[in-house]
Amino acid sequence: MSRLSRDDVIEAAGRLFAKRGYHATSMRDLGGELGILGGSVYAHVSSKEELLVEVVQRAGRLFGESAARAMSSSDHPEEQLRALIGGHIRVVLDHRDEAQTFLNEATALGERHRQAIVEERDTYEAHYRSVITNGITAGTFRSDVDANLAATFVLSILNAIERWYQPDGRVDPVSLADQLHRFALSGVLRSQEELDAE
Amino acid sequence: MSRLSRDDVIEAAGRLFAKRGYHATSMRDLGGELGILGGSVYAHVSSKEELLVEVVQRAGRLFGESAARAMSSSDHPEEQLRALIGGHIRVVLDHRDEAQTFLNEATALGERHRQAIVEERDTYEAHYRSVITNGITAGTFRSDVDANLAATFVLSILNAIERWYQPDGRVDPVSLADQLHRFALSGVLRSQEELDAE
DNA sequence: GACCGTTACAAACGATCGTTTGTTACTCTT
DNA sequence: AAGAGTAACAAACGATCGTTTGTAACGGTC
Repeated sequence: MSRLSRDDVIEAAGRLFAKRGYHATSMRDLGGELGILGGSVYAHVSSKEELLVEVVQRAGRLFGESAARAMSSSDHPEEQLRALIGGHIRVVLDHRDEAQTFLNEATALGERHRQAIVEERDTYEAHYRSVITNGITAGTFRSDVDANLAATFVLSILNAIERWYQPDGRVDPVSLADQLHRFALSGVLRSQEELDAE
Repeated sequence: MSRLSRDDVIEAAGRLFAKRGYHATSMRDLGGELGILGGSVYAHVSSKEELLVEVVQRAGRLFGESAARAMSSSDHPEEQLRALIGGHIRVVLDHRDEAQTFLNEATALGERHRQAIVEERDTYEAHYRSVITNGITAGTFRSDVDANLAATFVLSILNAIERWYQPDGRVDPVSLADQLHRFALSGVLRSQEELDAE
């Protein structure tokens, strides 16, 4: 058995937090997952909450970077939205445990850290809102939809993916992104007859 | 102070389970919420898990009854979908604590009861799938959408409402149902130009 | 090869958990 | 008025929690 690194510990913690939840995971559970005793985990981290903070921060950074890339990939709202959706799906599926912990266990954080995560999430969601707002201003998107509400709907679908998606299932990531993008777009896009009427 | 009924206890449990989560709620917390000691709760229920089972079952029954009413309210897929969405929103907003516990804390149930809830949820979601499938067969809905995926998208939006909706906020329940119904419909409905082309 | 920091174990700490026990006080029934 | 049943308290049970302590084995560095 080779010795463990701090990253090994955090990764295993993410796995257990995602599967059973933060409160349902004990330090002895985590030790068992790593093949060591519960108390030995403290050679790598200084508290259980530090593990949660680390896992959640990693996911937060991934989402933030993904959104930044998507926004600068184009200046057309329609393309930006496609990139946002594709990036989000990639993050969720490539870093499932962290994403799942980020989405479901952030409430277990202390007030101090939870506040930071909420702000991070707000910034992330603001990208979706601004893209849709810009699309409406530009005339590409329908003006009779509430931009904030539409953004919330899209994010709701994205955030729920980890709850049902099976990597070995019937739907592959690419066609998921494709169908979701079309579903979302048809909710905000102006129809052809509307455009013809101008 | 009047004495407490079993229903009072279950209602308070739902409140705490929804706000803090099952594992983060102790029997002493629950007692505190009710103005009694933790041990005194056992005059009303026989275990902590029984409380969770009760809360989750109540929400499950509400969702089930709502779906049944919606399905028998019409035999047009488009109207049935509207009724399903409206009913779901009403259940979530009128019984928020139970719904929230149902959606987020079912994983804390023992294998035995969790299985039952999963089946109940599957039956509920099957209504959405069949409505959309029927709509495609009838020609009202687009045939290029994956019915199962579309149903999942709609349910994702519905299940996320409890995470962001503020009763005293900017959006009232009726216009939420309306906008959501229009958003979902435009995702599955055939466009006018498609219909014209026939 | 002596030294030092790291990683792990074994054992225990106090706190809190779900739950049980024994007892008191209240309310309803007869 | 007597009795039964319920709802609450006060206190404790064993189990488990996050964490700490002391110590032994290990790896890399001068």
